[in-house]
Amino acid sequence: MSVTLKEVAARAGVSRSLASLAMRNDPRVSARRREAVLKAAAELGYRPNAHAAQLASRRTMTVGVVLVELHNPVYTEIFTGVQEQAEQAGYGVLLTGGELLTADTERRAIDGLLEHRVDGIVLVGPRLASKDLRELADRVPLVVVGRHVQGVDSVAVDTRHGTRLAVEHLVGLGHEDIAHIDGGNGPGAESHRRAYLDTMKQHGLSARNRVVRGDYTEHGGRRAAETLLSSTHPPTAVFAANDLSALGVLAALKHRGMSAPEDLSLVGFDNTVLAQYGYIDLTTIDTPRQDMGATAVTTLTARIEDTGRPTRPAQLAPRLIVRSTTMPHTGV
Amino acid sequence: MSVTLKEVAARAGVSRSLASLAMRNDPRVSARRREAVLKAAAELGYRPNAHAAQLASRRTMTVGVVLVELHNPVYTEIFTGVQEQAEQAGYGVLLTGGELLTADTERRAIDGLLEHRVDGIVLVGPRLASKDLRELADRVPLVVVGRHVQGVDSVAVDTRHGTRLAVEHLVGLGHEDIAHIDGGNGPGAESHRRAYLDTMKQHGLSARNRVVRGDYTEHGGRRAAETLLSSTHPPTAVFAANDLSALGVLAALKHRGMSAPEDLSLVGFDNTVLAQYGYIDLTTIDTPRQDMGATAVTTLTARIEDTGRPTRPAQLAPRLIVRSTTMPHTGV
DNA sequence: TTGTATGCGTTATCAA
DNA sequence: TTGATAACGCATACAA
Repeated sequence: MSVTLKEVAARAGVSRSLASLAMRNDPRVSARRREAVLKAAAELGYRPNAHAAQLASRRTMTVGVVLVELHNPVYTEIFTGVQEQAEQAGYGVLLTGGELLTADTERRAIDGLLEHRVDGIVLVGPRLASKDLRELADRVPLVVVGRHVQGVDSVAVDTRHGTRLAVEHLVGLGHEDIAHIDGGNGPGAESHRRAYLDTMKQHGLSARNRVVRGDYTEHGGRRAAETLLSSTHPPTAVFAANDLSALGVLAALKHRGMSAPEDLSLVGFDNTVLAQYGYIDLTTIDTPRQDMGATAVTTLTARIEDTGRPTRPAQLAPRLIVRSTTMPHTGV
Repeated sequence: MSVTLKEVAARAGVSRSLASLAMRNDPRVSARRREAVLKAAAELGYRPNAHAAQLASRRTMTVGVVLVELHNPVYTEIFTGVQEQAEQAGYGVLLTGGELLTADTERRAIDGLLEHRVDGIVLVGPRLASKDLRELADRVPLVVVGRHVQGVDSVAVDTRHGTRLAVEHLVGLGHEDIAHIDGGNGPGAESHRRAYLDTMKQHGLSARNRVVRGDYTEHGGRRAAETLLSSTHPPTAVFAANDLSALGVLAALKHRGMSAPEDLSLVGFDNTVLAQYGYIDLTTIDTPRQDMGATAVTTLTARIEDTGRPTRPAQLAPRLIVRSTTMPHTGV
């Protein structure tokens, strides 16, 4: 089939083991031999066989990553962080994922990684039940990104704090009728809701609470906004659970010939690329996604090196990004 | 380390070879034995070792995919098609890619796949020179998606036809001053430009030709639009080389208190999710991205099974999607 | 600094 | 239908 180390060794006039050492830049092989081996390898177009290497060394020096939504910039940006940090740490990355993984397809993706004997796994936005995740963490070094799971290393953003930043920004602008379009049963939705209610309460605005159901999609955001806008007493500001929902709100406004921030102040969550485009220019909460990916990898490598260490949940801080969809509340 | 087939065989009271056959559902193993093996495997939590399997069988039954831009929906949707078709064909998928691969990082990604001995490779939007691609195709079954390369299997969309659809849509609406924001040196840009010029000529509008430089980014589109809008004789319609550029045009319009289609008719290219959001609702040219991915896989498996077959370039047809950013030209 | 021998977990060949 | 045995390509402990 393809060129093997044996042939390289033969051509370089050395033993297989020496060729093996030379290819991996082991310091105890002489410069002369090393060059000969490298030259022979290049001439023959030799590619190491990763499978044979794993079998012999029992390590792969790769981490597996499962992205639950390959089209979602929130996740792909986390992946970028993973990839960079992994390279730093000398690990390769095996990426799997799909349009929208279910618990079932997610399990299959994980099985694939396990069969490849990755040294550890990063699960980004897993759908799997906490119990299953704990079981998995028992078999292989594991880090969960996007939510916290008891007994499993995890990294997530401080949603409560982010929500507070959003709501207080609106309060600071003089808004009182601040509605929240939530994420339904989605991950983090509950935490957003609670933080919204808490913050409203802290500012004596509990009477103005208004939570409308969304589902983290553009469509859901749009529907929710239509409900709000057609009510007898529409809010003057909206905090949407993510940028995509906020984009739905913009659609609803446009459809009625209205716009943000003139007719409604609007804050999103995530600071995805969407929020950054000039045509959208959305005030939002930035979540440090690359950092999350990087942190996931450092946590993972730490666990690979010390299986017994106590698990820990890493919490990263979000921050407010003010753009053009919010403005002071104008009189009554 | 982990459970091996040997232990499974022992527990099931059969030989390793039989256990191997049973795990792979070989028809010549008796139901009784098969069940015993499967049961033992489940009890022990056995995971086949993909590396050992590859080494012994010399096949991986997986195709490698390189996505040149992981954040670009154009590419991730192609991947979805790849994945679905691969599953159909019984292949696994190894995905690699990054934020924005250069020729160099692309080469490294390919090396990784080669070291994993994937049975074939799909390159989506490769930056590599045609010569390098031909060399690679010589070593491993290869399909290039997004452009055509002499002597290599490829699948791409018929850019010329798509461009013609866009321009003729605008012409049909009565527009004559139709400008094109191009893709600079990017892939397919030349082809867009030529088709734009040809179509304008066919309709006797060569005198109105106007090509402004873009680069397939939102920022580039915005800059180009600003140039056009501040000229003494602005166009009444714009065909942008992709949806992202078109979004930049919308930003420029908004910034001037203008909007599409009232002040300018606008057509994008790709029909990405962006174009589909209600707030954007962009008239554009749909490229069948899932189909492209699927076609890439069928082409690849065909080549894997017959290395000698003649290479062929597959050309898929785009179609016009009319949304709300275009309208008839209103008088002079 | 270099070579020899052995084993990694599986599939494939062959014989029973 | 089942079992024994030899690869597969490489890393590594050990010997030289």
